[in-house]
Amino acid sequence: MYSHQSPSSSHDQPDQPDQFKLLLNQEGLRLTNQRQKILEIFMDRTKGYHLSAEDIYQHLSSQGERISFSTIYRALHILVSLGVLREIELIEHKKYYEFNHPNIAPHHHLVCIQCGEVTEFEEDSIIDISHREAQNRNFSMLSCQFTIYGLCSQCQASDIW
Amino acid sequence: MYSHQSPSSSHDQPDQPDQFKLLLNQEGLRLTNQRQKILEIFMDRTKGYHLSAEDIYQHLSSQGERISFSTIYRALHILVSLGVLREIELIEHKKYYEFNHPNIAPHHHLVCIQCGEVTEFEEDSIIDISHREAQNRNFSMLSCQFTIYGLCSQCQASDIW
DNA sequence: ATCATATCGAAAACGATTTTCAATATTTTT
DNA sequence: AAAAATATTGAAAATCGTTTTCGATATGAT
Ligand SMILES: [Mn+2]
Ligand SMILES: [Mn+2]
Ligand SMILES: [Zn+2]
Ligand SMILES: [Zn+2]
Repeated sequence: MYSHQSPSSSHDQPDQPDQFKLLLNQEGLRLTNQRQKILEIFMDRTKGYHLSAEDIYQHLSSQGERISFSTIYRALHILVSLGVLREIELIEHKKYYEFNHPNIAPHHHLVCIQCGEVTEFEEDSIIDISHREAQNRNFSMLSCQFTIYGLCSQCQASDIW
Repeated sequence: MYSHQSPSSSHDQPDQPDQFKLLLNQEGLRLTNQRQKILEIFMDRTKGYHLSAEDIYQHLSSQGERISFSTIYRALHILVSLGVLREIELIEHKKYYEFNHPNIAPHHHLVCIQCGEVTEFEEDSIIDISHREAQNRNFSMLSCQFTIYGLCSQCQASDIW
């Protein structure tokens, strides 16, 4: 469904918007203004940014951009299906999205259930375990999520029972 | 079912319903008819059973029991907070519950996104990793979830694209 | 230009869950 | 055994994040 490999150039970076346009067009989709704006938000951030539909709406609204939730949700789905974004459910019943940086190893998350702080960690053995368990039962793995819930050090301190 | 007489004896195992009653009473809560019925469903099954609120409703309704969703959800919350049940989000935006058998090692899940089949696996290293990552950032872990999504062997076969 | 197709926003619909509230059940106190 | 205090219930309404519907608009191709 997606290959984030730079196609040809001995150049540093191909024009990213053009790349996205290509990706979308390959599926008969269009790189609209709104989709571009959403992409920019994700690309503005470095690894470790996790945004909800609401976050994106606020972001764009505060910049004077008018966009509807329907459009945001639609764009997010498309970008996930193209492999541009990764979808994670950090808080129950709420989805977050992060840029699926091509050269970055898959990672997992710790979430503070008090303040919502999210930190990440890489751990190859988790992938290994997943593959092993999947193979053991002839199960074709599509994705896996490992999330640790608890209290960050700050929230532990401020939690006076 | 369990209509033992109050055991004055010095027996090994205390009566389970009595145990639940005790647990609830300790928090000023009551072991009502409805809560008892819900508990029975979970205890009827062996390890590996994952039920949603809807499942419980159907179960009880089919037995002629009348119960409301409000009551089911309330009971589930209480039982989770008492540690009697474990809550897991197998399908996005939908919670499942399983009996938190005291002597059973924590386990994790593979979910078929096609047919919903759930299988379990135990893997101690996952807990170890969690503890290590949590400690590394002075994070107090409360729980963790590791879920592998994909297609079971049956659904792979029937998926002809 | 003309036509086909993709996309948009607003509003309604959705599904799982939570809350509200008056009626009922259980426990504790008299 | 009342009476008083407290916990629990079901029905209905509310919530929340998300999805769908649908007529209007934008974009791309011929
Ligand atoms: Mn991340
Ligand atoms: Mn399980
Ligand atoms: Zn925190
Ligand atoms: Zn399956």
